[in-house]
Amino acid sequence: MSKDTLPGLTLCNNAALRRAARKLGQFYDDVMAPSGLKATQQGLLYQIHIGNEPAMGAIAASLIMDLSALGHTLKPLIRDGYVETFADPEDRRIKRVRLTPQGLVKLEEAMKLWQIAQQRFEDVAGKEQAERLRAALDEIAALDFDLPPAS
Amino acid sequence: MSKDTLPGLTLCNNAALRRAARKLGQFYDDVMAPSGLKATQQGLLYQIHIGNEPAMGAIAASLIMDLSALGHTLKPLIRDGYVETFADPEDRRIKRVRLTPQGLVKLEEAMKLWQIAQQRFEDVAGKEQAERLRAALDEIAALDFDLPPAS
DNA sequence: TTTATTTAGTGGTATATGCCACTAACTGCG
DNA sequence: CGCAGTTAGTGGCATATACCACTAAATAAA
Repeated sequence: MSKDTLPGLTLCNNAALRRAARKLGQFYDDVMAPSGLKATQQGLLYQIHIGNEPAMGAIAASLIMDLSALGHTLKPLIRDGYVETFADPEDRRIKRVRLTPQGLVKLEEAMKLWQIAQQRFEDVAGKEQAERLRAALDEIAALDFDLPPAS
Repeated sequence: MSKDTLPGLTLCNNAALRRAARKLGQFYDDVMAPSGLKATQQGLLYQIHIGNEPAMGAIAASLIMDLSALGHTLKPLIRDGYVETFADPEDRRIKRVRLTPQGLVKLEEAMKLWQIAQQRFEDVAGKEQAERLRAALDEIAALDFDLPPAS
């Protein structure tokens, strides 16, 4: 028998968020599997695609992701030839990122699968519900938790 | 082709969820840092605590987490002496998990920090909002994406 | 009872992510 | 100009999480 829902799970905002993320991630990954990309990778390729040869820092900021984490995540995509980087000639500290032609093809392939996952999710969860959820999640992403500095 | 005209990550339910999860995770982890535990670890200890010496499979199911992932996540906690496992005498396939006395102390310490994070989140995001959010996330966790089998 | 099947975990491998220490490169200022 | 401070990334290390192949144990089937 299952232990079903025990009191603690539903109480922590963070735990609830992670739990839902695992669930949804498994679903999206599953649908996207035929492309050979994880949902996170597809999302990253897409982010690079819609940016204008974005700098790594810019991508990381968009995704609210640690810069070094982005670097690590990018590696398999570079290795597989979907993405390439180049130093910004104006400021050689900055490394810009772009899709390779191959990467673009792969992204297009993955987007078709993404649409299937997205569609199915919205069929099951409700389009309105999904929209509200995304809005709420974006709000969280935009929150500022900093304590007012004592200075 | 500016990123203003193209749909951002706001459109993908999964991407929005992950993004929010990174944000919130960073915040909770930050607050919990003094305990030496990550928010995920605190959540796991708590889950074990409220269970009745739960089996690994039961924990994994509760958390919607892969069983092997749970096994890996558990390792540092076992290594640090917060958790111990033992075979179920009725069914030796089953491995049950419980907190050590040390683990209980650590959990109590972590819970105090958790409350601070939780409180601050609800101050910033709104208590009502947080409650609705958790409800929505729990709904997602409960969804069934399986295609109707042709049975 | 023997064999086939299902169930519970383990270990390996790979991606996802974060923090920290460190380097290179730009910026400001004297 | 030359040095202190800031900014952008890198690499190492650790946890989070998933899938797969495999073993052991319990169960159903023959």
